Formats: sequence, C-alpha cells, structure tokens
Amino acid sequence: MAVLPTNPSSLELTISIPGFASSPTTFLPSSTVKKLDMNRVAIEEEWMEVEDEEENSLNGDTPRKKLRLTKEQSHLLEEKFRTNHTLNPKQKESLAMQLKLRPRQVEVWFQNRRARSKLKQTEMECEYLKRWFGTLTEQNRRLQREVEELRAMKVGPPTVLSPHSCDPLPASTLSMCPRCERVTTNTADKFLTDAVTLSPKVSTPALHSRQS
DNA sequence: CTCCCGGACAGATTTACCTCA
DNA sequence: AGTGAGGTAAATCTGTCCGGG
Repeated sequence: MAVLPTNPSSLELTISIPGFASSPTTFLPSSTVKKLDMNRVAIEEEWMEVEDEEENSLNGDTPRKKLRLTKEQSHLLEEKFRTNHTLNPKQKESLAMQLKLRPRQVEVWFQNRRARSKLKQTEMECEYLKRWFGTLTEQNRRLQREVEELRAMKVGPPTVLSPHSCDPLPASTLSMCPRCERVTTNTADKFLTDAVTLSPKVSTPALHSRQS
C-alpha cells in the first residue's frame, strides 16, 4: 500500500484510503491507513498498489475507511454540478483527473448529489403543499361560516335576487332564472348550496416550475 | 423480433466519521 | 477526557432502463 507522509498544510482534511466500487469492502490495517493525504496517493501507480493491497486483504476484518473530500474538491464538484447534473464518460474522466480522484468516485459523488438535490426539492414541495393546505382549510372554514350566516338570514320568507337584474325573485316558487335558465331548484336553500359548491377556483400551484 | 450483455442511473441502505450535549 | 446520539456524506447494493451485438 502507498503510505505517504501527510502534509497538514496542504489539506484541511486528511483522509484514509477509500473503498473501491469494484470491491465491496476495503480492508487495510487501521494503523497504516489513518490520516493519509488523499491528494498524495492518487497517482496511478499508487492506486494500483492500493488495489493490489485491497485484493489481498479482502478476507481480512479491517473495516473499510472512508474518503473525505477536501474543500477544494467539493467546491469544484459543486461548480460542475451547477452547470451539469450528469457527466459523460469523458467529462467524468477529466474531472477525476483534475480532482485526483478515481472516475468512480466522481460518479458516486454525482449520484449522491442528484439524490440530495431531489430530496431537498421534495422537502420544499412538501412544505409548500402544507402551506397551501392550510390556506385552503382556512378558506373552507370562512365559506362554511358564510353559509351558516346566509342560512340564518333566510329564516323569514326568503327573498332571492336575480344575479343579473338584482330584481327580487319569489324564492319559494322560483324554478329557473329567467336570464340564464340554469337554476333548476325552486328553493333558496339549494341556491345557497350551489353558491358554496361553485366557490371561487383556486389555481393549483405550478410546483415544477418553481425550481430556480 | 427476441435474447443477452454491459453501462448508466435511481433509490435504498450501510457505514465511517463528525459534532454536540 | 470520554461517551452516546444523531447527522452527514461516501460507498455499496439492487433493480430498471436502454442501446448495441
């Protein structure tokens, strides 16, 4: 395995040898892998050595170690992600080279990043829908109150006004509005019920167009 | 057209590491 | 200083889709 002297001044984070995608577990002696500088072990021959070592130690019981990206690496990955959420093989290769990482690590990072941004988006939508639900609930309450008030008002002989001329219509005998010919009931009660049913339309928010 | 294979990806899960009480 | 809980992110696993032979 390639164990190189650490250089604390070049990195904020020091890392251990990461696992490889092709091998589910990385088994390296913990005494030797601790605090390895990722940026110093990434050249090809060294990775080959690491892979050999891994191959040889697959049956060991040393727990795999996890890579921690440096701030610089994360920053560059984020920058690339901002312009492109997926990479073609060429881009992946060149970015990996630039970051001194393996292409597989770049690929994994992008996969996880996509998952994180989708999760974030879903959470935002969830919050938005919660607020919308609250608004609708409140609106519904208001309309119910209004219905109750209108019901209370109709206790005496009801007078229903034509929606067009505002002329009083005899509600008890009304069967149809003379103008629009749509009211089929002859009771003010039904008229009021319809008014509630036909409450103002609430436009559905365009959830997917809110992403910026 | 169907089958098979390999690569890319999403989603779920595991796990190492970090922070904080 | 030590420790356990919880969070984060890298890595892995599994299943699906799709293009090419």
